[in-house]
Order: sequence, then structure tokens, then C-alpha cells
Amino acid sequence: MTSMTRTTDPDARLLQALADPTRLAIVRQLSAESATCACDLTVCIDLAQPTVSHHLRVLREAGLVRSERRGTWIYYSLAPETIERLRRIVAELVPVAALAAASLGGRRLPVVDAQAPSRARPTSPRVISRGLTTP
Amino acid sequence: MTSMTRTTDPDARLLQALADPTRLAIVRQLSAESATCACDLTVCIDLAQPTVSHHLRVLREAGLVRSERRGTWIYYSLAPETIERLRRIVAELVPVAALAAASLGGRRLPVVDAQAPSRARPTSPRVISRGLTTP
DNA sequence: GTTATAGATAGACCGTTGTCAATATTGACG
DNA sequence: CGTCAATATTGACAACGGTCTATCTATAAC
Repeated sequence: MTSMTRTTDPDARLLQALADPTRLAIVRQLSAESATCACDLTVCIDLAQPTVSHHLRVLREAGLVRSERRGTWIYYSLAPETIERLRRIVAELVPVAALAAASLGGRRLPVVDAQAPSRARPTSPRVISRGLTTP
Repeated sequence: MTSMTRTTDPDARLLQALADPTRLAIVRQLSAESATCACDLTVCIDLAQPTVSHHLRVLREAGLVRSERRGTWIYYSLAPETIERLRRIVAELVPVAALAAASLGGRRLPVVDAQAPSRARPTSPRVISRGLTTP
């Protein structure tokens, strides 16, 4: 309300960590390379080193990557459990149509349960029930 | 570089549309409700109506939702193909470790092979190959 | 110790974005 | 037509976030 400021929903926070072209590129690189040292990422990303370092920090704090020091270099790799969590978040976004297609009576849990619709509303297209909301 | 401004990667853009607590809540609601009119979303989201309208626009322009007018009301529903695209984006983030774990259940290989490293780099932890990079 | 390199941190700059109040648009009904 | 309700648009403001330069830390080789 009115402020929002710090993102509250942890899932939205996780998505936010990935929702940047640079970070997505990093994650994809790590997905292909298993473990890559920060200097290589810096080279193939074409941004200033502190910027890459910043993005790596965001990814680390989001739990998307882990870092391991080997001498002077620090290797980054994906955190499989967080990738899995990400996959679940998206997998749960099932449009009802898809559910209906998959199985018959698609059960659905009330996420926000839309408690109080303004009032009576048309269930079928075109047919407006005319019972307007507030008198 | 230097500005970034408009996000280039369309996948990052799609993720960005979802990476907001309000929009994620809307999408989840639509996932549970199939089609919901904007006024209901406004009610259960507890933000000013123009703000909800704004988020709906972002979702629509990202291709995540569709809107259909029925008289005075406008019903929003998920766009299954975009949800599917989202699922594919995340599904392709396959950490090599997860692949190995899935097939063998073995430990993660310390693979470092990285194509074009700055120079010679340690393949095993601790053991620094001493051939420093630039002389 | 000194030097060199990899990486992180601090701070500033500035474009982007989420939010609101006010206003405009659209459609339904009388 | 006029009025009412649902929704979109406008414009302003503040917060957030990505980028940089400059600086600092850490490790290794000398």
C-alpha cells in the first residue's frame, strides 16, 4: 500500500534477480559452462568489472548462483535447487484452459480467492446482467 | 553499454513483466480464476485503480495476458502460449550438476573446462598452476 | 616486504518504474 | 441526450536499479 518499496513476495524477488539481460546472460552462461570464473564472465559480457561483480552479487544473494574461491579466481556456478524453485514457480502458472485440456475437472486452489466481486456480473459474454454495482 | 536503458533481450523483458509482486499476484489470480474482470483485481489487490490498470497494461504488452471486453467490464485471462514460453525459458536453465545428479546421482564434477579463459587457470582447487596471466 | 592480478565495495549519476490524484474515455441505461 | 460505472490515460513524484570511476581487499609470485 502506497509504498511497496522493498519487494515482499520472495518469488517476485527471485524473478527480479533473473529479469535483467545481463544477469540472464550470466545464468545462461553458467548453465552451459557449469563453473566459470568471474574474469571470464567479465570478458564475455562487455561491461565494466564492478558492474559484473554487482550482478554476480545480486544473483548470489538471490540464491541463484554459488561462488567458490580457487586461488586468485572465484568460480561461479548455478544453484540447482533455486533453479528448481524457479521452475516450480512458473510451472504453477497454469492457465485453466491448459488444465481443462490436460484433465477434466481441474482443481484449483484459491490463490487470492477473489473474495468480493463488485457485484453480480455476466458469466456469459455479451449478456450483461444489468444489476449494476453500487446504487 | 553505459546506458542499457531499453532492455534488449526479449526473454529478460518477459521475465521483467512478471518480476513484480503485484503483477505476479495478478497472474496467479488469473491462473486460478481463468478470467477475471479488472474491477475484481482492483478490489483484491489493494492498490489504486490506475495502478492496477498500469500493471495490466504491462502484462498485456508483454503478451502474458489478454483482455476481452464484455459490456462495461473488461475481462483478463492468461495467454497460455506466453506462459509456455516462460516455462521453456526457465526449463533451459539446466545446471550441469543437476543433469549429472539426475542420471547418476553422483557428485558434481569440478569441471572447469571453460573455453577461452583469460589464460591458464587451475583445474583443481588450491593448486594454482603458477603460470600467471600477463607477464 | 613489493608488485601484479582478481575481485569486491563505495559512492555518484541518471534513466526507469511503481505509485498516486486528476482527468478522459468508453459503454450501458434511462 | 445525460448520468453513472468501469477502465484507461496523463502527469508528477519518489524510489529503485544499472552503470560507471575510484578505491579497497585478497591472493599469489617475486
